[in-house]
Amino acid sequence: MALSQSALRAPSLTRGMCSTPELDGLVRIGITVQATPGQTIVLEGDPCSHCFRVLTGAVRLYKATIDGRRQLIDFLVADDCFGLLGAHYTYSVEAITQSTLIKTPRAGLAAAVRERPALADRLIELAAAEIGRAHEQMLLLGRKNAQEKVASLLLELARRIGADQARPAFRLPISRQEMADHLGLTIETVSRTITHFKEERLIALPTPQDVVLLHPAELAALAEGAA
Amino acid sequence: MALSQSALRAPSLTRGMCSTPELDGLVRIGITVQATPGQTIVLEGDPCSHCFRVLTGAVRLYKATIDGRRQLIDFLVADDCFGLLGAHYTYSVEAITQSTLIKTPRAGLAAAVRERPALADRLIELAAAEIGRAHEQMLLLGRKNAQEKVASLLLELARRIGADQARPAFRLPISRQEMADHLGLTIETVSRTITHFKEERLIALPTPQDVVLLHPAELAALAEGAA
DNA sequence: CGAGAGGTTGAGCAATCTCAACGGGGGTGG
DNA sequence: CCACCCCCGTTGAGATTGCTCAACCTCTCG
Repeated sequence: MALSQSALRAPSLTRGMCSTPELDGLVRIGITVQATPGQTIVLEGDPCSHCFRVLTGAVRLYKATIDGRRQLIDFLVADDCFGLLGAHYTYSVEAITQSTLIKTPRAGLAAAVRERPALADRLIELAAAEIGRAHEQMLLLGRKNAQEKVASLLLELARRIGADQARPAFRLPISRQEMADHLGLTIETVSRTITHFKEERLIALPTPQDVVLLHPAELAALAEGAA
Repeated sequence: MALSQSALRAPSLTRGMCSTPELDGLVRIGITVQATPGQTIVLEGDPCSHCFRVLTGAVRLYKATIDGRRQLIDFLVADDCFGLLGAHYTYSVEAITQSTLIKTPRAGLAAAVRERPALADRLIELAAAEIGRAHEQMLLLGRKNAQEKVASLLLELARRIGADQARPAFRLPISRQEMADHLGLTIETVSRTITHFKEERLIALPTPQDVVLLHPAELAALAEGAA
């Protein structure tokens, strides 16, 4: 209750990394729901009555203009959560792949937070991380060009998937369209930019979905605008 | 302590509306600092050792690329706070006008939160509002054109300043350059767009800093992409 | 084999940026 | 008091980035 009051149209928290046992335990209790690709899970503006944790699959968080332009806010995979914060969802959520989620009433979360103050600290930490990512994305959307945007995304995806120096190959979890909607570009520009990176030997593309980072440092420099 | 731990490079909370008496009281205790226009108050990446409340004047929060492109994250005026959340500042803060701020050690905030759980709820509310605004700005930056961006900003500024149907005139608190850096545009494009709105009789401009909203509804439709 | 989805590529176009010049207002110093 | 300067905003012309529209390719699935 304390969580959901006031704050009109406040948002719902995303991206879990919910390693704190308490929070993990909490969002593991609830109804298991299935979602097929493209299926809407929550709608922007709806009262945030439940919080969710992704168990399997992947979902996308997005906002849209009335004429259908999309801005992808975030992608969530296993263990990531949304709907933890705010009185209303500030974005819609759709399944990307076949997904399983745990759905828990927000009242339950609020009660647990009242009982265990450590949970509140954990929520605040998650919110802080969320805000940091949002600000980073604002810099990307407002001030980076197409190359810098795509390079940033490839590195971020590699990082989240666990690719590194030793294993520089990874599978893109999202389509070109989703990349475009995340970066504020068109699908064609994303495709051309990736092709350009391939031609420059910055990456290899065994298949359109499989990326090998050949020169991560150069790509990182590009992502920061140092090129 | 509980607040500032873990969460590497997590951000600091902004924009107050700190109406809860507890939080208000808290951030009122501390050292008063003065800042002259353009003066840097905190630097992106620094450990978030203090939180601040603006008493008078106005400050800007921004991130920058290494080659100097700026993205303004937010503007703060009297009663707004920053540095409440996260282990490091995720943005730099500069004074826009001559400003007075209250500076409080984060350790004090953390202690107060431990003592009064209601404070944690308040922090979470503020974080939720912050995240909601950030997501809205991501849609603006990623998917709106220049007209939609400028219309959105004018309406947002009017709203925050308290202009309305009855008193549709207000003074712009920020320069064209700051608008541009907030919207991901150039100063010239902002200027041209405002001129265009004036020519279309959507607004009047008694002086370059004074805006009168002649047709707020049309402007709002424009801001949402319904035109 | 045909259809559809996702991705790539090309050509032309439009929105926005870049570079440059200009104007007004306010302060400052002669 | 006036000349000068600087800051901010405006305007113009041309360059450029990324978008639009369209075709085509590959793979999968039925």
